[in-house]
Amino acid sequence: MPSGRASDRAYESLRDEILQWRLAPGTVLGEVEQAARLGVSRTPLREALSRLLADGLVEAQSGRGLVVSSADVSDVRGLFELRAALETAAAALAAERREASVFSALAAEFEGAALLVGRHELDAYYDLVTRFDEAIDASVANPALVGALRGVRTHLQRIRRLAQDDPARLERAAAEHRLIAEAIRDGDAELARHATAVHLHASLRHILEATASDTKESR
Amino acid sequence: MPSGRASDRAYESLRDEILQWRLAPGTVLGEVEQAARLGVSRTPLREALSRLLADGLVEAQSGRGLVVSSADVSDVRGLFELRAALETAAAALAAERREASVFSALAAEFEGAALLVGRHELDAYYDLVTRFDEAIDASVANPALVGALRGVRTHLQRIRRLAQDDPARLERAAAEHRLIAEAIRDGDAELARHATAVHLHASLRHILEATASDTKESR
DNA sequence: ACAGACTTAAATGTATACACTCAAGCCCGG
DNA sequence: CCGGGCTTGAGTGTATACATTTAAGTCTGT
Repeated sequence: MPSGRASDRAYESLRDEILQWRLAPGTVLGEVEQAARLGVSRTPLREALSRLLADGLVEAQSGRGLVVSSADVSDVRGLFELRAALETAAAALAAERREASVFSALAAEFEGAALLVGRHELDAYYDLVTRFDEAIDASVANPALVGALRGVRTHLQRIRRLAQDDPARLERAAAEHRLIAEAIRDGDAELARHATAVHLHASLRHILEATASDTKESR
Repeated sequence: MPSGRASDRAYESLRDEILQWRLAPGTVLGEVEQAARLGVSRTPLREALSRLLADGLVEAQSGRGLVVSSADVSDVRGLFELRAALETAAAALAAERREASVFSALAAEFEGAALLVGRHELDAYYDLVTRFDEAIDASVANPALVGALRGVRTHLQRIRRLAQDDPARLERAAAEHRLIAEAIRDGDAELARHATAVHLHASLRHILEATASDTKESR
């Protein structure tokens, strides 16, 4: 019933488990152990681990042994520095490409996104954000830049667990996204760049505050 | 005589050959063929190919078979868009870190770099650029951003072959580097960002003009 | 009792044998 | 002569056996 290659199944299984925190940071991934658990032999498992290593989801631990890489607040700042560099550039480039119709429609959708959040249709909202990212990727039309963005988004998916879904924040995020979409629609590269910077600044600040209160609660 | 792991040897051999254009873009890399040629078995060779795939130096060709990825002018523009996004951010962050002494020394070295180029000590000049990049990486102190930069620099190394060593251009590049180093030394993030953008713009323009004349000559 | 070296076991690194898929070439039929 | 299906082979995907390295634990000698 699973798809073709054993190495793909192993990769996707491990990747999902890491992103969903079912495999916690620091977990040791022994080859024989994981191969037995996932029902594949060591050869395809090693290929899966290679890909995860390239993704930065696992890292070599002092010469011998692979462990799930860390994903705590200290990593978030650096990740957001990279994210800001890439996404501001991508937004500006998308604006320069002048594909107004797609982003006009997305801007209208973000205008109504507060309703989605209010009605607790969070999946629909996250889907909208995903389509927005895909529209930017398509407009940028730059494999190297889009590839770098994909890597960053992978790690962000794991961090999202740190910032619980906060409806008030999501409503503000929707407004920020709307502004970006409108700037791209209007071909205003500088505004798109700055609106993206503002959005990411607010997003990082929210995550840092949320994790700070988490620490307080768990004392 | 070579270092420990067979997979490392295979990876470094193939990587060097690709970067030096001894393996041309489009070359098919059969597993048994390359394993025999490099004197390793298929298992470590496959790991080497996995890493090259992650680096973007090889790519899957329509389902079956790996080939050396392309590296022509059409790829250069996109690569420089990514490079500009990353290096302007890195330069600005390095300036904010305010480690003046390192960049003060580098600025002085770039001041005398025209002499190196004039005396045809190009290796010494390239070494200086490498140390400059390493100083920025160390100041940025951001594994995610530095990792992305490493990937870009790998591809740039392959493209450098497209732009032949032009002493006049290198002298101007040294002056541009000097300006960046001085801006970082002075903690002027915005100037560091803009000076980097200027340098990359000039560098891209030079490559595009060089390749255009190459095309003309080879008719 | 402590330090150092040796043993041993577990985990990774490597090689090879086997299975399976896909593609190209050939043969047969219309 | 052309088209379709089958055969065959090359090459990748997987499993497993073997080699090697490293780290931990113990034992012995001082």
